[in-house]
Amino acid sequence: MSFSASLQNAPASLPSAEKVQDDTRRRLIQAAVSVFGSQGFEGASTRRIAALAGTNISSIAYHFGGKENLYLAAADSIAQEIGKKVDEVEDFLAEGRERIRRGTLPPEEAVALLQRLCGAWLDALLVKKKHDHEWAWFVVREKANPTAAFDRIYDASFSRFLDLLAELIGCIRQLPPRSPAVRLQAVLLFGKMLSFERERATITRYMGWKTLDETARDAVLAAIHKEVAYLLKGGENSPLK
Amino acid sequence: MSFSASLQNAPASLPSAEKVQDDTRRRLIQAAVSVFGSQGFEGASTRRIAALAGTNISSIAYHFGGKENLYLAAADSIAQEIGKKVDEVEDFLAEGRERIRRGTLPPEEAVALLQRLCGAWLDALLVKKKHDHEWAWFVVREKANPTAAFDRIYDASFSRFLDLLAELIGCIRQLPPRSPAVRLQAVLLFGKMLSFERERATITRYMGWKTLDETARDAVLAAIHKEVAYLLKGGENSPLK
DNA sequence: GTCTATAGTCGGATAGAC
DNA sequence: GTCTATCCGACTATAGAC
Repeated sequence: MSFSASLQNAPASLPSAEKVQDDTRRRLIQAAVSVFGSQGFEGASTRRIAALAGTNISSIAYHFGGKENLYLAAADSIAQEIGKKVDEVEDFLAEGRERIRRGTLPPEEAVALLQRLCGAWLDALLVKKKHDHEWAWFVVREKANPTAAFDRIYDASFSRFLDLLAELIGCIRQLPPRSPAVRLQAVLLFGKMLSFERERATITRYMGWKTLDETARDAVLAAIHKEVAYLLKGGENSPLK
Repeated sequence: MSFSASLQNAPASLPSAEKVQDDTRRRLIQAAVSVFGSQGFEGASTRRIAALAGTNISSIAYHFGGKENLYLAAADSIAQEIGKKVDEVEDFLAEGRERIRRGTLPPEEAVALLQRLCGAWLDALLVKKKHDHEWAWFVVREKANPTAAFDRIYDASFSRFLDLLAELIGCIRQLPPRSPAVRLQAVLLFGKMLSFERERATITRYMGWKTLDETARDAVLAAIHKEVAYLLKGGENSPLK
């Protein structure tokens, strides 16, 4: 099978043996994201991951060469997942960005776009699909103690999303999107949205909430909408000159 | 030594044997905060902690009864440390809070107080004393996966600080400090300040900064000042009705 | 490819000397 | 109180059967 170098987008007509292999590999990565995320790298045992994936410990060595490479594979999987979300919002913003480059997008419309962008991102943070958003804790751990895995995730997703935020903020404030003032505002806005899930323990206790549900999401989004709208009026005294 | 129940504020005239004991205990806690913070509970080994404290592994069992209790003792130590900082700002705000209760503090002055409060907190996050702020990573881990240790820290520090924020915000917006709208704004403002250090990895990469220094602190504080000042004007359409 | 069995490492806890 | 020595369990990785 020397021609099977590219495993991505494998056609459905492959022999079932390869499908099973790919499936084991996929389940291992999925289990790894979950267990590494909740237990941390050292806390997670390959036994537990293999058990959760419904396979054997030694298949980790076979597919990935060891615990460490499995960890990096999990990071790449997360980067890809968040990256897909960024792809979506990039598509959604394509027309607006084109108009920004031509200088024909009025700041008021950029405000509306930015508000919708923030709403989409909050939804992505909140959404509970099949495998929940277990990767979030994986990312939180990487932010506390960044390893090579963080750079992979940052490059594939965060940096791109921040650039989108900066582009819109730059349009709103009529400043170059790469200026420090705009970049700082982008990264602080990003941080505020993320605090929605990162401060979960604090928020739920202080608000007396059992979970972070749609009510919580709506309340946070309303606060962010107000903040974004204020960008229009607050541009004159920028945090960085 | 049956009267030695209260170990706090032990006079300097105690026999040197007890001083040595207390010192080992203290060094163990300090080392535990550092190692647990950077490695996590499972990742941290008692051997490493003991080595960093300059003592033997078995002294952990002697002083704390095991790894788990050492972890809780480290959490209490952190709670106490942050709690001291909250004590300070409570003192600083004492007069203002009294006037709030009497209804004689004008919102404009509350804005100035809140801005100073945020500045003090950012400084506390940034300050690099002897043992740096290693406890920050300990807290970040606890927020991602809260254990009993988080509740101890939350009760002794965060909840008190949030109440201070809410009291000032309530005065500014002329709303009761315990109303959901005010509490949410307090917790979001808190989250924004914390993102200053939690998003360190993202911020430094995106801003091209090597470290988070005074320049970074000033830039972030300027942004927060603006946000706080905006509370005065933005009170009419609250995020929670 | 997937499994069992096992080698080799390292962790936490404890007994006992001093 | 602090140290050395040691036990025992859990872990990763690997060799080899099928």
